[in-house]
Formats: sequence, structure tokens, C-alpha cells
Amino acid sequence: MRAFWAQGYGGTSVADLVAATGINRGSLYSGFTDKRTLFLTALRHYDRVQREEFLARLARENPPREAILAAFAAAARSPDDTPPGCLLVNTALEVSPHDAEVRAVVNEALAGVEGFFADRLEALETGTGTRATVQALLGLFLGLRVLTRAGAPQSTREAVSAQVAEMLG
Amino acid sequence: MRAFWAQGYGGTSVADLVAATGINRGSLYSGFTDKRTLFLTALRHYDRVQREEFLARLARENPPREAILAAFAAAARSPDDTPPGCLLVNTALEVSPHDAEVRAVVNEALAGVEGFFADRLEALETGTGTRATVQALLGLFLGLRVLTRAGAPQSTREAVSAQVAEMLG
DNA sequence: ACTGATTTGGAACGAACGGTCAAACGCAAG
DNA sequence: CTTGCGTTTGACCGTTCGTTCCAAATCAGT
Repeated sequence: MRAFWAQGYGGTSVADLVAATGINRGSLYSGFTDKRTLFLTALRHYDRVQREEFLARLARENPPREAILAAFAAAARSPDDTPPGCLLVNTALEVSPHDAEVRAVVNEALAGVEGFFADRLEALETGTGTRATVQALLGLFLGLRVLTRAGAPQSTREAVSAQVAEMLG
Repeated sequence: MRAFWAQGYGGTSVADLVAATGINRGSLYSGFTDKRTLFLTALRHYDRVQREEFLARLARENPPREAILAAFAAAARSPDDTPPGCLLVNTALEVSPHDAEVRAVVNEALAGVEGFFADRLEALETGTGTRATVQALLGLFLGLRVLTRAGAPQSTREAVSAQVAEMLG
């Protein structure tokens, strides 16, 4: 998963996967049919662990407003033990246009993020305009992941987070 | 350029480039040193035509607020005669992490977009908070391009545009 | 029309790709 | 210890990659 995360689908060779997993070529192909299937498995694993479970934990351990801010703070950061950016966003741009099954996984994940924001906002009960605010949060979130992956200066990324704090009142 | 735009750097073979340009292999390599140099040239060309000149035209032909809205409307659209999404954003995710020279071009372009928003907002004179608003616009803009490339439903993309209109008051 | 310089076209290169396969291995049952 | 079986292994396959190179074609100057 890390390999795909760091180098993309096309940029990761089967040799890279053998090196990264320690599993041998033949075993890789007997366990997963081919590279594409392995990628789909990795993508679904990432979606579950890095998106679904991560957001669920944020929602459980924080009040609504802070949960949203924590999600943005995490997206702005670029930890040393993890490749920069988000595998789902990278995949949305690289593979989604050419592969319907991948596109379905990615769009479902994006809908999940959207739902996370919608649920938190609903709990805030800020009145009307919530639907538009959800879209804005999703857009800002994806944009932030692009900036992080592109290596934009930390100040730019923090400014996006700050703008979210302001938007939430 | 179209080929790189549609399929990315790694996904475009030299054979694709020969087919797309009508220029022969040898001539391609004598004119540009190698695939990477050709890509950098194409990227700079895209930056000039699709980013710099396009935004300048919007700024010239529209009042500030409408220029910003027009930029978002264009980013939300996915014309038939052009690949979906934005080559600069695609490149930011695929190549920027691995190539410093490409990263420089991309970041300069992103700064240019940021400047476009900043100049229009300044002309609007909406008072304080402008700096944060610029970051928000940039984030929303990049997010919109991700959504467009990923094939997200039109309604989602239009909602982002609508949220920008609301943000601008 | 002839010649020398330049551009063009496509065959050919080694390297790396995704994918396959038969031999070697580990291990439980007799 | 021998046998049979499921797994592991890395050598190997055809293809495609980026790149090179040379012969044929084109053109300019006389």
C-alpha cells in the first residue's frame, strides 16, 4: 500500500511490490490475480483504515467542530513515516478516468468524507446553508491534499486550515 | 500536451507522443532531448496558455467578482474537446514529489492562481480577512479540479461553484 | 543538374515491464 | 525414513518501454 501511495499505480512496478511486501512474485500472483487486483485490494484497505476508521475515531473523540478541524489539521500535516498526500486523491486523478471499478471505490470514499462533514455540521445546527457548506469543506479538503502532496509551503496549508476554522464561526 | 493531460507523464509512451504530434521519433528526440524535457516544455506551454493567458483574459473581460466565478465555472465544466481536469494539478500529484524542476513549475503556477484570486479580491475591497479568503478560494479551486477529474456528479461540482458565489457575498 | 548539409523515417537496442511456470522446498501422515 | 501435497521460489517468457542510430529523402547553393 505504501508503495502505491508514494509512487502511484503506474509508477509502482511488481518488483517494487515484491521488495516492499517481502512476498515473492509467484505468491503475490497466486494470492491476488494480477497487479490491478492487488491495487484494488490496497486501495480498499487504505479506504477502510486511513479514511473510514480514521474519521470515525476523530468523530468519536471530538465534539463536531473540533473533529472537522482535526481532519484538516491532519491533512495539512506531512508526517515522516507516511508518504505525502492521500492515496485516494492521487488515484482519483491517475486511475479514475480510465478504470470504472477504481472510480467507484474512489467516489464512494469521497462520498464518505462528504458524509463525515455533513454529519458533524448537522450536529452543530448552524441553521441553513449547510448543504453548500459541506461542499465547500469537501473542496477545501481535497485542495489541501493537493497542496500537501505538491510540497506547497506549510504556511499556505495552515492558512487553509485557518480559513476552515473561520468558516465554522 | 493533450496526451500528457489525458494520461499523465508515466502513462504516456513515446509512441503515444509520436501519434499525437505527428512528429517522428527521431525528430522528437532531436528537438527535445528526452521524454522528460519534452514534458517540461509541454507543462510550461500549458501553464502559459491554459493558466496564465486564460486567467488574464477572464480578468480583462470581467469585473472582479465575475472573473472569479467564471474561473470556477470553467473548472467545474468538462468539455468534450479537452481532457478532464487540469494538467498542473495532475502533475502536482504524480510528478512533483519526485522531480524538483517540475515541482518548481507547478508551485509557481499555483502561486499564479493564488495571485489571480488575490488581485480580484483586492479590487473588490471587501475589507479584512482577504488573505484567508484567498487561501480558501485556492483550496476550493484545486478541490474542484480533483472532483472534475474524478468524474464526480455535476451537482457536486456546481455546489462548489455556488458556495464560492455565496462566499463572495 | 549536381553536391553537400540537414532533416526525416523507422529499424534496432538494452532495460524494465507484467505475468507464467516448473523445480525445490517444508511438512504432516503413514 | 518415505511418501504425497501445498507452498515458495526465482528463472524465464513475450511485450513494451525510452533511446539510439543510420540510411533515405529533402533542400539550398552553385
